[in-house]
Amino acid sequence: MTYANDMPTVEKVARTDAGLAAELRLGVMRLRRRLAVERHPDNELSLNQMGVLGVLARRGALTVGELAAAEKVQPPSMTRTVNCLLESGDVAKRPHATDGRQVVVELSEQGRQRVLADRARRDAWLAQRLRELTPQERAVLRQAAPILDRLAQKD
Amino acid sequence: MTYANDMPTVEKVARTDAGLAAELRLGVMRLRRRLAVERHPDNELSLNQMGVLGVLARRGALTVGELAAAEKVQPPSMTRTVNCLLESGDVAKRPHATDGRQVVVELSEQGRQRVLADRARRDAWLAQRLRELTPQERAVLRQAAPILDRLAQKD
DNA sequence: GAGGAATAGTTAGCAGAGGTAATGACTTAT
DNA sequence: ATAAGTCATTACCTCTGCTAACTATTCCTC
Repeated sequence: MTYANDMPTVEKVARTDAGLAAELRLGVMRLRRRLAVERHPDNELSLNQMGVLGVLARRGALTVGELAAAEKVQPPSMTRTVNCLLESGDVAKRPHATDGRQVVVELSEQGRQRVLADRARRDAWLAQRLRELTPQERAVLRQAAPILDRLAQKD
Repeated sequence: MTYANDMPTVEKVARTDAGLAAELRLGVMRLRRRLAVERHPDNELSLNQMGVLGVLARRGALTVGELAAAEKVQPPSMTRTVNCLLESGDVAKRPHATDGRQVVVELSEQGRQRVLADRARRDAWLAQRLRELTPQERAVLRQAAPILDRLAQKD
């Protein structure tokens, strides 16, 4: 289903600079909500938890504070997420080598397996939808993804 | 702080098809979280509530069900959001002309003013960050925004 | 036209995930 | 040695989504 021809579509509005922020925000929020609903059903971990596992897989063992900064949440939120992952057995905590205040979080073998398995069947909802796009549209998104991430990291 | 040079960055990973879904998801989730934090402080309405006002401003009066479909939430969620907007005086409800089951939601004058004011000072956090991008990057996002929105609408 | 099925909205209750404030443990600096 | 700062945690609250159940209305079938 497409929009009616006589009403302002996202495409038209986003052509102006004033509308870009608004439309980008709408698209991001809606897509994120959709992603939360459409995640693979046989994965009992939430999107946030999988995100943390992904960061650990990409960057290696990190402290709770570093994880919080990477995911742009406050430390208490990351403590809770990490504790969930601890209960599910996907990460382990160990004391920092030189600083007794910090706690280092690292992937367990199970967590590593889960990341690999998740990547292997990541072609679920989003990847399927991506396949329905034109190559040009995929190319746009491939360029846009890192920009979105950089925007989230700014300041 | 930026990533170390010897580890896989978002840019590198997203070059492969297998990684695009993952990186797009991460970027979308982080940016959305950031947007929720960085919204303009003198606006007491949430992002969702402003989103609904924006839809009403763009598409005119809609029923609760149409709003729920547009924002990709379930009807009860939209009922609550609309009731919040009703309390704040930004929308009004009226019965549907021909179907007694439906409830039509329309912007009040205050709501219209709020949308205009919000657009006028929308150049807050995101727009400022957008300005810090290169023209090429902005062009990419301008193309990407409608694609993201279409992805969220799929199926 | 009467009765059952379908649809729109709401109410009630629950869960996830975020935040702030306050606390405890440890480190650093004076 | 002590004061100040930092990291993680705990306690508590809010927001926003969901499903299930309920009401009111409309549509369909006989």
